[in-house]
Amino acid sequence: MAALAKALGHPARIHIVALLLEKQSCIGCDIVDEVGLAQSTVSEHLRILKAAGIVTGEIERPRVCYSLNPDRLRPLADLLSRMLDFGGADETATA
Amino acid sequence: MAALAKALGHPARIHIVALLLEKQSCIGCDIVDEVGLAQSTVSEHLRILKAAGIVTGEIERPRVCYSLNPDRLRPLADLLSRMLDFGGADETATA
DNA sequence: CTAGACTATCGCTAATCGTCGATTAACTAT
DNA sequence: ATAGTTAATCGACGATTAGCGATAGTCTAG
Repeated sequence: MAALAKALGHPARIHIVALLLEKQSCIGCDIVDEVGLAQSTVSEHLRILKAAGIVTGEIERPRVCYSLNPDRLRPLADLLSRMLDFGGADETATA
Repeated sequence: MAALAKALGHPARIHIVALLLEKQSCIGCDIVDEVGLAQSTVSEHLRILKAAGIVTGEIERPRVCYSLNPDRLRPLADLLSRMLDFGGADETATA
């Protein structure tokens, strides 16, 4: 659980996830271009996200096609929404 | 955004948040007892959570009464639920 | 005034993280 | 077989984090 949050706890990783969310389909090395860091650094971030189960990489030689794997972050999303509930806030948010 | 996730990216901090969620009302030094770390360490974790706006501390001399402040983590909760949507999963989860 | 309870802050150390360039690996095309 | 493209891995570096004990501050109780 903490591991999930930790994996998301870096601007570059949030950037990547947002990118994947926006493009819907998977992307290859364009991610490197987008985030503006060295290829090895991006690869490392991707590795961390994959290790946390947040993204998956499908190999399409010589590229790799990344996409989101939402299942894994259910527990975290759940905690978050319970926390939103806590405040008595109207949680129309989930839409 | 990443800062929020980062603040939650530690087991002790998740523990504290879960505790606050469970007890509903605020707690004092019981947190130290619960998480089983040194007082100074817990104080530091609390400081981090406060800095991220996730918890608030109300001073009740000589105690401090902590509670959750869900408002701040709306953006993160939002991203998470958008990611859950992504997979085409049925998001009856938020309940 | 003294002692007690609770929290915050200050060094300090060990461990982890983020970043990079360089290298290696795997496949495609010539 | 050679060159090109893309990803992953390695080794190194500085920066940040996590943990602790010790100390200081602020109130209450005696």
